[in-house]
Amino acid sequence: METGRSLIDAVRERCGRCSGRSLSICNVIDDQDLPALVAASSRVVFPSGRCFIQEGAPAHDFYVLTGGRAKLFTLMPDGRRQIVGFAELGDFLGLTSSETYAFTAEALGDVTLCRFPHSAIDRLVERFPRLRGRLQKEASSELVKMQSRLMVLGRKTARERLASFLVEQASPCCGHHALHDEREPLTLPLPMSRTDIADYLGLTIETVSRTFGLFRKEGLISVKGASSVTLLEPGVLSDMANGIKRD
Amino acid sequence: METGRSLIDAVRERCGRCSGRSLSICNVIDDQDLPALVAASSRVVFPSGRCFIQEGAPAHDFYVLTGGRAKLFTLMPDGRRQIVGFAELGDFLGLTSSETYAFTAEALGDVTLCRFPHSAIDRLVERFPRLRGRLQKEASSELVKMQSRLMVLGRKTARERLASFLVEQASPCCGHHALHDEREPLTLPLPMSRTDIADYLGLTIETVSRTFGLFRKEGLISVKGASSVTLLEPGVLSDMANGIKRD
DNA sequence: CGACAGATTGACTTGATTCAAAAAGTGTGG
DNA sequence: CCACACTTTTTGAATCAAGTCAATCTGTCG
Repeated sequence: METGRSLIDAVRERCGRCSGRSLSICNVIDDQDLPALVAASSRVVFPSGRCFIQEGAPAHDFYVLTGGRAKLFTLMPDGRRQIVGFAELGDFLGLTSSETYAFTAEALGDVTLCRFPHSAIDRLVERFPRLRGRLQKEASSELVKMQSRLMVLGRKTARERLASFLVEQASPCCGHHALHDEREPLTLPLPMSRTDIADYLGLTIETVSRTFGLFRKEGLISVKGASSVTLLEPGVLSDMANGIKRD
Repeated sequence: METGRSLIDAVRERCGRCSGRSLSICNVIDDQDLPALVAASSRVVFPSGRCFIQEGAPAHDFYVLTGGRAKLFTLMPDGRRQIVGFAELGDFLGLTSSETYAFTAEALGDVTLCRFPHSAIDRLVERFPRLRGRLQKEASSELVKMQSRLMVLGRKTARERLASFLVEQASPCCGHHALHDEREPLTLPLPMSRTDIADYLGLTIETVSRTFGLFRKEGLISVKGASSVTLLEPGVLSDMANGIKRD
């Protein structure tokens, strides 16, 4: 009982924060349906650094992230790494149509997840028909995000990439129209390392670090330690991210 | 009548060629259901260069591509372009969950499509329940492709990018395990321009052209005009694409 | 307080871009 | 069928943004 309840609560809390997005299970499962959901899932916790999904491994389960964050990446044989996304509260992971996982998922700090066997999906969907629409919507919104990531990696400069990253982190739940106020400073936690940011943006750590330095000098951000940034000029950063010149 | 029939035929023909993939409408709609499908769709033809989906425009319709190919891209305000994919026979286009299209689609050569109003999806899916699974599978296989594109754009060298592109073009329907024979030369049509290839791979035309030149000198490919390539060493190219060194 | 991993900064190198020019296609009309 | 005009592609030389290598610096944690 505790298991399912906490999932719902966690996700509901998140939905409260982010009214612009509502892609989570809480929206498609009524309270009286909880026991069925609980029966199908088990709650799992992983410590920081643990890989709980392995690229290429048989895809037995899928997960809903209910606490913490995770990085998702693929590797090349020589160790080059591309982070394909960061997962956060409410995200679905491992819902592949193929037999194996397409990426590795590693806990960024401790994470809690609800695990469902793939075989349970059909039953779940049958029981909660609205879940299907949700899954479709999740997939198609992920596709849109992927397209903007392709633009980041294929065509943007280092500054634009980092600006895109910061803006994206500033509005994790609600897409692009999210920056609260163009002029209001906004402080973000950055649970990922510089190496992670570099592997997400297709840059090196050094370039990421230097670009942070430039932004700081230019008064666009201020940095506390390495894992907290304040956006002092969100509007400027947003324009930079989108390749819009301000004169 | 002709409309629906030709869609099915076109798609069926393709499925014959590519047994590894079966993501098209023909697999989920029985022949006796045809009239209902025909009633919901209209056939449209666009000449080369015509943009039939506009990024940012209200998403009224979705399409199934039944002839020719199309390039899908997004633009930055200063004109930088990222091609996010090439669509071919049987692909679904414009199935967004948001109110607007996320990319522009332009005909590469003449293109024929079946157009469905978005409002018809629910009815179609209700009528052909298996279609829903297909759509989900399509979306999730597209997501996997996107992830490998992120690796291409974020971490691969120019040579590896072009090799990835050629290998991908060589096996458009069946993913990675498709190269017929590692040692058997394979001739491909390349309906897209060098500029398109560059914008797909996050490179400039010059770099693409130079890299084609290198591959030619090294005996990996031979080129007829600008729109036909023969892969002389598919295995070597495939390894290069995946960052595997041969000694 | 050390010690160590992670982050920053600096100097130099390089792969890819940019700018420029030549070559090869492609299509049109006589 | 060829000549002309135009576009696309290829090739060359110079430049530059980001990468590499190397040396500090900083923060964290036992």
